[in-house]
Amino acid sequence: MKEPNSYQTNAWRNLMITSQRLVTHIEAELKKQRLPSLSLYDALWELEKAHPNGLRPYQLKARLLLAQYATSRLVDKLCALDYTVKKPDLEDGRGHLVFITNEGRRIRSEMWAVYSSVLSDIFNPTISKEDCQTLSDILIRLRNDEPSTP
Amino acid sequence: MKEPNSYQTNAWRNLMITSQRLVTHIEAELKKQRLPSLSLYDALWELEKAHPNGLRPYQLKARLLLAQYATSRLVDKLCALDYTVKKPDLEDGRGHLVFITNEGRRIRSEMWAVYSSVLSDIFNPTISKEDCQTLSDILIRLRNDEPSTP
DNA sequence: CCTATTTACATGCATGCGCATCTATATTGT
DNA sequence: ACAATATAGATGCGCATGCATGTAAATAGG
Repeated sequence: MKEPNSYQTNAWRNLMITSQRLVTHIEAELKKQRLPSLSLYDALWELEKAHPNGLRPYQLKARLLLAQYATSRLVDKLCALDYTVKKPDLEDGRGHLVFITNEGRRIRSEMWAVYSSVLSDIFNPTISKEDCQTLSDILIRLRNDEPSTP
Repeated sequence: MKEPNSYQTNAWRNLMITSQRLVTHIEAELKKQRLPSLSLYDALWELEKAHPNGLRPYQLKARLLLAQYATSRLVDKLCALDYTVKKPDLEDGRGHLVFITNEGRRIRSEMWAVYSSVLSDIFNPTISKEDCQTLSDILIRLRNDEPSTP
């Protein structure tokens, strides 16, 4: 049986602990400022980048790596908060296009103020530019799917 | 306003994407084998390490970095599955001690077979021992709480 | 065309998690 | 010894998430 070595299990533990802690930290900070959660942020950001064309829910799903039902409910919530609007897609009667509103843009930038400031605090003191690149490099290799035995 | 640079935001994005993808992958594999989730695993592992002394729920909470209510419910579930048993703590009438059962040990080792094999697959081909150490080092610095302005 | 299949999106239901709160015991201060 | 407080743990309720399935429109195959 394949057993990971202790360097690997350590790295894995550290990955789990750090990612979880940092997410919790950021979510807590957003909540403290009465702002929506990170998942809302990500959606708003994609929709802002897609402006003024809007996005079909299935496109949003692909960009955010979400489940279909999760996307559907996320869009519901965004619309309920008036951060987005749905308009029918005239070229495909099954779907609609989702657009970010001014209010959505406003709240996203408010969230970014908090988000970016926390990120700065986390990274700046101890993590160099080179560290960031090294980290990105290893993380990308780590997720580039394990090879299937050919 | 403090703005993270693009190396930092990239590293952050990669951290989020990789950790989420890998967790999803492992959870899916466990589910495929009809095994419990990672959070159950972590608890069983702590309880196995603590054997034969057992753990108070508040100790488990500290080791797993869980919320109190989450710990309470996790122990409930473990006991319902007969992977653990609760016994009153004779030295503290408020609490009890939780012990892993033989069945709990059995299922944990079954889970480890899956878990470890997936970890091996993820790490082995491309990530060297040095990569693991580098990764751990950066991740640990990343979570060692940002300094408060003194 | 007309049927079969696929794609887009929504939703009922069960489960899980967070928040606030409750009970019970232990500890501390006077 | 007792009142005040702190700690351990459980739980009701509301929100979020996952799974399975439903509906409707588009596409493909005969």
